[in-house]
Amino acid sequence: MVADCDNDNGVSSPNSIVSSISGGVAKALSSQGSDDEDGGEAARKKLRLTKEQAKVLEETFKEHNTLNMKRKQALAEELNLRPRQVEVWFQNRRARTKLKQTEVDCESLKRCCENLSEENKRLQKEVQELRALKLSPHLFMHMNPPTTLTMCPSCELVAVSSTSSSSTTLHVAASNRDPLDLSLRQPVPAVKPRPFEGSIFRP
DNA sequence: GCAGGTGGTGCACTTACATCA
DNA sequence: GTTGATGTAAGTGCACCACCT
Repeated sequence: MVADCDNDNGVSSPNSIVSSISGGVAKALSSQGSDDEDGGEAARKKLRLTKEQAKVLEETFKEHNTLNMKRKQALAEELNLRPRQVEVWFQNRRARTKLKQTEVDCESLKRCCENLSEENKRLQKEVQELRALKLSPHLFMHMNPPTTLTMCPSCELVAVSSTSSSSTTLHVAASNRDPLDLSLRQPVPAVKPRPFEGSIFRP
């Protein structure tokens, strides 16, 4: 964690490590992939950013999560880092943001799935009960109508079937149907898939 | 206007290291 | 002191875009 890396141990000093291993990391940073000149002993050392550096980077990131040349240069100078380090920090920060958002989305989808499963169970149970009642007409005559909410699939109006005389707001077309004949019902329009744009829950 | 080369940038994936329990 | 888990700085490769010739 960045927050944990204090500069007390001196490890995070922006130039201490990098300058001491200038033949290794610094070279790799300035010219990627050309580490064949250092004899291969260039152990990659990690520079931990100080709290202050991380704070400034974080604030800048909040303003704008990408960098242009000018901003990168300015930040690098301000924080006593190399522009490449600022660039890498922003890349990793964007990756972390995306990962976090993906986790949030995943949790939301999980909850949504659970809710739908519950609803499905409930509806299946209701169908079973209605089927049973239909098979016993003498019971059917004395039953109270279901008190559950019913939604018209075509217009999504919700009716509360609270009285035995009428199912108040249900449409005639719907009421003439066998309520158990699911084949007559309009299919729920499929949700059109769209390209992933970071978060599907984002406004 | 079009094709090909080049440099810059972002992203996904990975590695290496620091830190902590 | 050792070890495994975790966080993160940095490396690598690819795709895309803008610009130039």
